[in-house]
Amino acid sequence: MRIIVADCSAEYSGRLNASLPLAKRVLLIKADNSLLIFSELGSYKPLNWMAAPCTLRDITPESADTRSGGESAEIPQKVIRVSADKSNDVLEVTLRHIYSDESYDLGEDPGLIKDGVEDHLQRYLAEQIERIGKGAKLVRREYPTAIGPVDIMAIDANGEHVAIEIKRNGGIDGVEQLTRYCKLLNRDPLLAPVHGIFAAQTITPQARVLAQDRGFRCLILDYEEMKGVEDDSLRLF
Amino acid sequence: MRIIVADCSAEYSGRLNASLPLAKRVLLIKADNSLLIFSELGSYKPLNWMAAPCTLRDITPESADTRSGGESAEIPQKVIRVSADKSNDVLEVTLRHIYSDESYDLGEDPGLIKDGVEDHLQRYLAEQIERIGKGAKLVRREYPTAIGPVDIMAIDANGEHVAIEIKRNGGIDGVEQLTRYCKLLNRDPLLAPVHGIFAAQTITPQARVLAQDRGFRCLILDYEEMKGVEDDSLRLF
DNA sequence: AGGTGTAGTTAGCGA
DNA sequence: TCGCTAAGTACACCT
Repeated sequence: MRIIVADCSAEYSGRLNASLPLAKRVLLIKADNSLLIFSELGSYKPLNWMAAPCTLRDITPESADTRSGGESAEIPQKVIRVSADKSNDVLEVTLRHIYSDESYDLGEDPGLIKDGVEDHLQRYLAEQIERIGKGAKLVRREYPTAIGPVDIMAIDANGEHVAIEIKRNGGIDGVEQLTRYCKLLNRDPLLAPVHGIFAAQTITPQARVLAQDRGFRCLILDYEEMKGVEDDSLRLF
Repeated sequence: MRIIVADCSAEYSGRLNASLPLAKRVLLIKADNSLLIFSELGSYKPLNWMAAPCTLRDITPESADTRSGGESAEIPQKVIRVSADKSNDVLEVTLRHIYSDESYDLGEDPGLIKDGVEDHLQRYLAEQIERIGKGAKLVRREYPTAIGPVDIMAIDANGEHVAIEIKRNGGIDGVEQLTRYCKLLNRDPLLAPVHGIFAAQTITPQARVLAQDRGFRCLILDYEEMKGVEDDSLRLF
């Protein structure tokens, strides 16, 4: 990892064109030659970047100021061109004054260990399936269909099938997804009628209207509460 | 901007729980206290982070090794806790050996100047609306509806309305979007019948089948060609 | 390798 | 602010 702090400008050309005026910024160059340009602005997304795989070249012109103390604002001290290997994306960075330029060998990284969310919601609801109604029985999680797995398939107290689509934040697209599943499932005479339930921690008003218009029930999932029930059941052992 | 290179481990707790085992990494702490942790892995997304607004505290325990040459692998040299101000998200970073810790005042950043993409496709198609058929007339771009703006509304040679959904890469979601718009628009007797056109630089086979099944026409947009027509028309002046 | 769905998405625009 | 939509999205998963 190479870390450079410098006054720089940059030009990106590829799926769009973007330019970055001269300012003091931080550049990270990773071991795979990918390059990130950060300022104090924004969240984790860099102002500009080049993703690997890419090739990095120093294309500093001969007229550049290469004296050790070179601090001219007009003559670039260094020009770096990073080209994507599999497309014609190019990022060109012109460095003026360089405040710091250091390299570190970070070595391999063991990577992030995640403890998922939608997956947990699904697991909890499967274990607490009566949240969709008394007498409900779980058929299975990730119930397979030709167009992808339904999050949860269950049978209600009347013995009729219920397809459940689970989202953290329920939006219109989730309702569309549930619609596709129910439409397909209802073509199977062994399953029909298949009811739909749209379950999420939050549901946008638009999605709620759409869901009800499609004849689906909406169910708000309280993650903490479901987790609490889980913890309680563990406490019994 | 504070730049730290150190052996560190981290724990994130919030919408999910994620842990980062001990390894040598780069930490960026921005002026707004937001913190990013990078390794050589991945694209521009940090392994772990905390977004602003947040509060950063040094919670190094008293037993910590604060000797200048402290390099113990077991006793933390420093522990940083960053808490989100508007949620209960917490990121705790434990630093063992610190290789470098420097701060720079980057000052204000003028920000990125973009030259858009879908926006351009939309502008070009609006100006070259006969690409959807001879005699077509533009009604307007970003035609407003209750469920969001239709990219382009036009009238064909027969005087009938045409709603156009534009994508760079046309997938199933784009077809669903167009479906929602057409369904809504066709309820308006002043507009009906409203035809749909799914226009994109590339269209996935699945999306093409779905679009045709819904009665929509697919139109492949050649960005370079459309841009060329534009340049030609400019050349006349 | 391409398609699909999720993301601790982030970013931008309009009501 | 909320809500929707795009993103040079990134990333995981599955066919």
